[in-house]
Amino acid sequence: MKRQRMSDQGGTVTIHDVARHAGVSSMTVSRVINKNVNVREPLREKVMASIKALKYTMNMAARSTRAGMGGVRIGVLYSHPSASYLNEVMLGGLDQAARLGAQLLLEKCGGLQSQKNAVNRLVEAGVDGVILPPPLCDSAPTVQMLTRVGIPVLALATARPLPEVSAVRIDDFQGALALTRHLTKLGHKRIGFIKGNPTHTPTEVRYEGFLKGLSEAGIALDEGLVVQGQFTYKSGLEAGRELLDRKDPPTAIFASNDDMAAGVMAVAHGLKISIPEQLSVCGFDDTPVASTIWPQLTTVHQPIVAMGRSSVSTIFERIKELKSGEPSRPAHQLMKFTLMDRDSTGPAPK
Amino acid sequence: MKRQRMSDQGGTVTIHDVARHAGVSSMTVSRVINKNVNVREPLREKVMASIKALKYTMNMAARSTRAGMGGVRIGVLYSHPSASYLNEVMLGGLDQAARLGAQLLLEKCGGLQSQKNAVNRLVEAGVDGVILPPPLCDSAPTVQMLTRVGIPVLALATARPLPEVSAVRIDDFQGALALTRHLTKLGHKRIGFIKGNPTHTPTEVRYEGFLKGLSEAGIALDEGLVVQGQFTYKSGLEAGRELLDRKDPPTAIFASNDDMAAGVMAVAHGLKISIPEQLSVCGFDDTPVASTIWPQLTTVHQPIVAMGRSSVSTIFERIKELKSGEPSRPAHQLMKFTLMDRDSTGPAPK
DNA sequence: GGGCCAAAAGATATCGATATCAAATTGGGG
DNA sequence: CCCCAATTTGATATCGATATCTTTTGGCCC
Repeated sequence: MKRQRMSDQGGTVTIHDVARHAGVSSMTVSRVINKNVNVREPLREKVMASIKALKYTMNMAARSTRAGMGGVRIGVLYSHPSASYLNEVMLGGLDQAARLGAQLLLEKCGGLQSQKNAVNRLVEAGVDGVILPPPLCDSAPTVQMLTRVGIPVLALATARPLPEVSAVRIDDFQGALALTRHLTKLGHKRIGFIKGNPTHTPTEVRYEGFLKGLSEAGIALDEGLVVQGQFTYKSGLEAGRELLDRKDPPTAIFASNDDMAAGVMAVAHGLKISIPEQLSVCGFDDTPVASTIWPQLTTVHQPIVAMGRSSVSTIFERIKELKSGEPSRPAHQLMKFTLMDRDSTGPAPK
Repeated sequence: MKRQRMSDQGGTVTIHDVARHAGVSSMTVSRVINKNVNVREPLREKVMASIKALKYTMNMAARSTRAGMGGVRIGVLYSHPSASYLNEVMLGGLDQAARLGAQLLLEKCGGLQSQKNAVNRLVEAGVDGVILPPPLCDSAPTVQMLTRVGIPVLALATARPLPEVSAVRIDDFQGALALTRHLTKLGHKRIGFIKGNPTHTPTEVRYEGFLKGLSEAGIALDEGLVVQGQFTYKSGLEAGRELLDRKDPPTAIFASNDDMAAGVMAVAHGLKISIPEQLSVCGFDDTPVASTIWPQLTTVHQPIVAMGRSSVSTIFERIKELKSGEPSRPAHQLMKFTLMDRDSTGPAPK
């Protein structure tokens, strides 16, 4: 019934209602909300109190109609990311775009010619900036095509950011290092490693993190335990079979992403190798599959949703600066990863 | 440089630009766009031509500021759906919400008491409607709590829609039937079936579709080939082991969802049973895992993103009607499913 | 304490689309 | 051929938030 009353009033509390309640002008309220500096403390407090009292929430649509920023269009150009990865990126991205009143255009492409076409379509559509999720974030031709026509680009989750291109990412090296330390602390000495697709930048960087972890623990690298994968489930299956069919199989396997780790675990289940008692497995990314499979996967959590959100707001800021002629430099943002210690890793067997 | 020119102009084509170009008032353009009836053919054509010529696209944010519809808030209340399922729902939902200028509030809950709290939080936040993805779509207490305070509810992907609650769904019965026919046409006679969580409505309905498919093909049900699952990967693992450890294992297994099918495939890989040569496996839902695993899974595609989108617009319409005092009835929408014939099914072995 | 400048607060115009009401046009019956 | 009703079109106000300009306030120096 409380609700009923609200609905009778029209339901929505506006900035003007807050202003009236606080006895100030609506501009002052707007300034408080946007953390503009020119508001004195007593007024700011009164306004904050009124916002709380009236349970005011901003109408984002209205904000975005305001001059200048209306109709910002941001393209998201992707080629072959894992489906769930892109989902999460878009989840955060769309949410943030809605907040900012920007429009997101999703465009798919395949090979190089197809990339050219896709870029043209985006330019035709009048995008003001483009986000490149992996693996396109590392495609030099695509980045060049876009920057040449003056469109700012943001590389999402690249492991080797270029200084002249904005980027949002985690520290793949530190992530892999943390995971390796986790394994060595559990007593593992024979650790298998499955590399990812060699054309993606995180592949190499994660491997470097792994090597660093080994050397920290004083373990010599056994090259026979390093297998090339492709970041796909199938390649995980094959790599897992190769590692587990050895006479001296590893006691732990570090797969460069979750999909491959899931493949390894499928093989292990088949060989009736119990996880984590006989074999520890870990992945990377914390995509949904990591918590779907059983036992749940120890992995490095990339805050993908937050990274999608951050990508949109970062490139949005850049666009705003460029449009208003302010000086603007590419922005680089490093997000925090989290080591998800779940059930697929355990102490090394004797 | 084409782009540069646009940016100099301000970049965005508005309804007024179109009006000037067509030599009419902006209201007329608005009416054409919204398919209102009161526009004569010659004018409509002129306007359409101008829209095309100027590549006009509507600014959705501006539309939603207009009186009345401002600040529609739609809650999404979920408990334990698979992560990727919820992602996709939100993907479509957020996109549509942005288009309509509505706000989406995501709220999580667990048990019954927690559901009460979550409902209260949503009411407190002033939501105008609530979407319930599975499994909450079938929770009578939650639905009642909400309807009692006059908040319209939409059940997403329930298999047994209530006449008094709006719903967006696919026909689970027909989907399961189509999949079963696919298997019988391939010559399979011994088909294992893994049921889902018994508290979810699709569980039973999919099973009924399976039974219908069997009887159509003149195959008698072997109850020993029907195993209880829980819609989880782990339960698929266990059910798969049970079915494949039999003396007379089935030549095909129909898992009630993709996660369980993935579990079955992991077991099969372990037993070195090749798919699809020795065993056909199929799932249901076409979540990302279906195209992640190898071989890719034959399954029934639920257009989850579209369903999320549709849920938002359906409940938005309902809210609009209720707010403006128009007569309003719950809306039921049936989406088309697609049989995805991929690589995990093949002809029955001799 | 007066004058001056910067900071703070307010008033007003504006964004793009649409509701609403007024004006213009059409059509048809007398 | 005229007049009224129904339809089509246009003018204007409005939504919520903010840019911009204007007014007010407060502090500081002499």
